[in-house]
Order: sequence, then structure tokens, then C-alpha cells
Amino acid sequence: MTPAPGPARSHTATLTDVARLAGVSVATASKALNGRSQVRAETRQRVIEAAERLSFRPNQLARGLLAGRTGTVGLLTSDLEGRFSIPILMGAEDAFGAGEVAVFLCDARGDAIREQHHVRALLGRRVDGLIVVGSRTDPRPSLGRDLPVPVVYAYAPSDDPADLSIVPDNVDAGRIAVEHLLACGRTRIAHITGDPGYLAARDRADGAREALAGAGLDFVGEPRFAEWSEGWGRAATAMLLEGHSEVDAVLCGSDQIARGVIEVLRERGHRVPEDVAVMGFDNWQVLTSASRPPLTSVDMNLEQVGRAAAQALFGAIDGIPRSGVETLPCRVVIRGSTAHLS
Amino acid sequence: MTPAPGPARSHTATLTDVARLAGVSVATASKALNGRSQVRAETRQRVIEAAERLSFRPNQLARGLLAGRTGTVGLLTSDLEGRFSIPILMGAEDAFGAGEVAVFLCDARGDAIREQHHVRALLGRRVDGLIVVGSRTDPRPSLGRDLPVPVVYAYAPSDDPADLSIVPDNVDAGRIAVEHLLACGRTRIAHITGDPGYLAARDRADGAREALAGAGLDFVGEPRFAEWSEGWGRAATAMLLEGHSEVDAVLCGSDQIARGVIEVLRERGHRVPEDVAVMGFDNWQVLTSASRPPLTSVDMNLEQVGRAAAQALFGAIDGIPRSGVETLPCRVVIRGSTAHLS
DNA sequence: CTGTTAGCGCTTTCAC
DNA sequence: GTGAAAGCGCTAACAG
Repeated sequence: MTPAPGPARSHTATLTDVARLAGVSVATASKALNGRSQVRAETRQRVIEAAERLSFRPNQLARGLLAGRTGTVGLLTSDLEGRFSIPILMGAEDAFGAGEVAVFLCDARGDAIREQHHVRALLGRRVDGLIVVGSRTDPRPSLGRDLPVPVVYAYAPSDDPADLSIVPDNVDAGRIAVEHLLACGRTRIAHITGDPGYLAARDRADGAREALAGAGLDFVGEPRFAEWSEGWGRAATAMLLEGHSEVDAVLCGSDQIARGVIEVLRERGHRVPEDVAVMGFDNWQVLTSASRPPLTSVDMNLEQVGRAAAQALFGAIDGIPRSGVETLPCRVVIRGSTAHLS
Repeated sequence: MTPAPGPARSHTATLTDVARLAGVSVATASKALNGRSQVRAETRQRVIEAAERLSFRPNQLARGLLAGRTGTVGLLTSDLEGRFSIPILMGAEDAFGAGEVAVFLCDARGDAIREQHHVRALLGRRVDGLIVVGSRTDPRPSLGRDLPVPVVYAYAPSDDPADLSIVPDNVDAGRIAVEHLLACGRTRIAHITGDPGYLAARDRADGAREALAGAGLDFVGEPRFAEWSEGWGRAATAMLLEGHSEVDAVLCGSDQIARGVIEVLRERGHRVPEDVAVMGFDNWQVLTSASRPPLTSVDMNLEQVGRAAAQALFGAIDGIPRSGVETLPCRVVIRGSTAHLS
């Protein structure tokens, strides 16, 4: 009368089995395997051997039940296909994987209901904490203050300042991008970027303008906002060249836009980088390295965002909470599409 | 004397709390909440209200401990950054998320040691099953036959035929690609593809050649194997045009290669698709839709691979194991880069 | 219909 | 040093 038509689980070895085989009590077996000091060396050895023979793995469920801590965390993403979630997720997985923490992955598909459902499920599994990964840097609704476990928001900050959020510093990203172009001797810099509804687009533009102002300059023409696409990069470049043929650098809001920009520049006989330097954001390898010339780009250090979020969560679990929005610096990755004026 | 400097867990409500508040025994509370029939309606109501007031969530650890089933599975990837793992992972997450199963994500970073470590950790957490996601379609070492839970391999098949593997049908993919080109009236078809060390490259070429043979044709020139890159696409096209200017279609081993091919074709004054049709594999949106013209490509249906793997795992957990390598069909996504000859 | 009892696998006092 | 016993939160027998 087996409980179910279930799997032929050949009774995974339990501590009781180990203890019996070693001829000791479960208590002693437990102590022996967990390195407790109150065990005779010879006994410990016998237990360890028994455990090995049975390929015993302690049941973490039972442990967690007792300890009140499960060594698991929930990773809640809103869109897995988006390419920003993945590096963050990798960073987090990395930081956790090093320790003894396992990660539950849940994708809410951008749906609040689904998200709520996942949160409840995760809490039922008694995760020790939650990381919420957004797909854009605009603030998102907080999960609330009354959760029984700490939460860290990554990439997309929570709209509640009492929560802790870790995000890349897009303003600074715009700043260092322009600084690089200035260092290359460029002074007539245009900006072609993406959807103005994205905070990232506005932040980058703001930072860039700030850096220009610091050098007593401004953009050539107004920044052009529209779409994060190659097509827009092409269209905007055509327009730009008509009004401002004196341009010597184009800062693009994304690598995709930059690809389009470069393409049209070359078609129109402008050499990159000799005549016009081009740089993008995101440092998306498949685009940057296949570009002709390879594309200089600002890397948002997303893996680091993930790692930092994981570490912050650790801290919060251990009772050292932080709050507010913390930003992480980005970095310029220099390739052939920008170069010093000779 | 709290157990640890741990989180200020304000004592998450337990079934005992609910029972006390409702004025019944834990057993009755359990029955009431789980829809067991032997409870008076009025009592059940009282328990449910109590549970709600305490925002009680049943502890899945305790449940799992008792049931011998945890409702969790492990998803073992070898390279998260690779773009093939993600859709598969999404499909699997999707199929599971619909039910009551939670997914542990582990990335082995292509390292066998790390993988082994993750497997042990997952078994310790008593997952009900494992999905192993590879990053290429070449067979990979089996995790072994003596695991206490069922395993399904996705994308990369196991080298042990006793295991169950779900993979896209690359031979058929090559076949349907050529059939599409033939349907477009093309007969002088060249093949530029990636690393010959990849089974996927060889399979696709084999399938393509088979379909050509069926029409009494063969490739124009020998298939050119080298790298999965735009750069190789460009170089190979230059070579191709020298020896075989009569070509009227190029089947590319990947979308990246196709992008390079199209670029050089256009530079050399060949119209796409009027003079030469071009198609790729993978249907990687960012590349296919930004291409000029948009790129026809073979989609490997990876989400479906993930979903199928999840379903197969369900089956195996319920005691209906399968084995061997099962292939799933791919599909041609037609865009502007291929067109009927007028 | 409801409550008592036992036990899932493990760790932890506390006697011996 | 070692073992007996209690209990983490829950469900499933079995009594009442």
C-alpha cells in the first residue's frame, strides 16, 4: 500500500540509516557529521564512512524546519527575455552559489498578479529573502513593508524609499561617456537616444549634458529621443547630417542605435572614427564586437549589480538592513569606434 | 536568548496559531484549510478567517518533509549568458509555474565540478527532479543512472541513451530552410555556416543537402564552415562571390553570419532578396528585425523545448519514464530577405 | 464532525 | 563521549 503511484524512490538514506549502520544513535551521528566536538575521533570516522557508503545527504527540509532558516532566496524577475535581467541574475546566482544558498527563479512576465502569486508561493517555501529584478531603471511599486523577509530591489528601484534598491548610475554613465569623447579630442558631440519614457534615456542625457557643461560646451543640436533601435539610429543620423555636418562625435543611447548610426555614417562617406567617433551604451557583445569598427560602449556592470544585491540581502538577513537607492558606477569599454584625433 | 542575531522574524503564523485563534485543534484546522470534507461548514469558515487574519501560509518545508515530495525541481544550466539557455529556461519555468512547482536555478558555468556540486546541493534540498540545459546540441556526459530523482536533458542530449533528452531537430531545420528557398524559386544555393566542431552546424548542413538532393540539386560550391560571426559572414561572402557569382541564395548557419553576408552583398551591388535571397538560423530578434531587409530565419522553438522538458519531467516524477533522444520540429519565420522570384 | 496521537528527518538540550 | 527525548510545522490515522 505505497502512498502513491509515485517515483520508485529507493528510500534515500536517512540519518537513522547511517546511525544504524555505524552502530550509534542518531544524535551521535548528527554530531559526528556536523563536526561537533563531543565525539570520539574513531566514532566520527565510523559514522562518516557509513554516511559515505549510503551516499547520505542531509535533508535540508528537515534542517530548515528546525533552524527557521532555509538557505534559499527568491529571485523575482519581470522579463527574463530582456537582456538586462540575465547578467544581474548571473551576478546574484554567483554571489549566492559561492555560499550555501539556493535560488528560486520566478518570472512574473511583467504581470503584477503573477508577481503577487510568486511572492506568496516563495513565502510558503520560507525563503530567507527576496531579490526583485526589474527590466528598466524606472521606479517600480514596492512589494510592501510588511513582508516577513528582507527584500532588495535590483536595477529597477522600489518607489518606497524605505526599501533598499541597487541600480546602475545612469547619470554618471552619461558623464563618463562624454568625458571619454572629450578626452578623444571631440567637441561637437550629438546625442541620439531611445524612448524618452525611459528614465535611463533621460538620466544618460542629463549626465552627458552636465559633463559637456563642465567643459563649457553643449550638444550639437538637441538630443534626439525616439526608439532603442537600429532603424532609429539610421533615421536620426540622416537628419543629423543634414543640419549639423560639423559633428565629430555621436553619443548613442544604446548599442543598437549606435550600429544604425555607424552604418549610415559610412554610407554617407564619413569615416568612423576619423571623422566621427561613435559610442553606445550597454556593451552588448554581439553588437559591439561585430561592428565595423568595434564599438566603444558604456558597460552598466550589471553582474556587479546582481552581486551587490545578493550581498545586501545577506546583510539584511543577518539583521543589518539598509535602505534607499544605492547606485553603482558604470565603465567605458574602449574599442575602435572612438579614437584620439591625430 | 534568541537563537541567533538573525532576522526579526516576527514569528510567521503557524497552523497552531490559526487553530488556537479559531478555537479548534490543529488537525481540524488542517482539514478545514485543505478542503477535507469531514469539517462542519461553519467551523471551516472560522478557521479560514483565522488563517486570513494571521496571513497564514502553510510551511511547505513541513509539508514536503511529510509528503516525501517537495514540489521543487532543479534547473541546471551550463552557461546562462548563452542565448540558448534563456528561452529554454523560460519555457520550463512557464510550464512549472503554471502548477505548484518552484524552480531552483543553478549555473554551472560549464564546469563539471561546479555541476556536481550543484547536483549534490539540489539533492540535499530534495528536489523532485532535474532538468539539465546544455548550451549546444552536442551530446554531453550523463549525470549518471543512479540518481534518486528523474532527470531530463534539454537542448544538449545526454550521451547515455537510457536518459531522456529533448532537442531541436537541426537536420530537419536545414531541410525546411532549403525547402523554403526552393519554394522561392532559388536553385543556386550556397551555404555559409559556423564552427564545424558544432553538431548543430553539421546537422543543418546535412539536412539542407538532403533537401537539395531531393530536388536533384546540390550546393553551389562546398559549404563553408568557420565561425558563428558577422565577420566570417562577410569574409565568406567575398570569397563566394569570386568563385560563384551565379549564386541566387545564401543559407547562413546563424543570424549573425547572415547579417555579415547581407552587408557584403549590398556593398557589392547585389540586391537582397531580388538577386540573392538570404536566410539565417536562430531567429534572434535583435538581429533579424534590424536587418535590412528583415531577415528570414529558422526558429528552433526553444521555449517549446523547455516546456516539453518540463512536461516530460512531470511524467517521470509520476512514474512514467521515457528515454532516448526526442527531437522537436523547428519553423521558418519568413521576412523580407527571402522572396519569390518574380 | 472533532481531537488525540504518531511521525516525516533532523538538531539540540540534558542526563548518563 | 554517548544516547534518550523533545520539537520544528504539518498531515494522516484513528478514536471519540
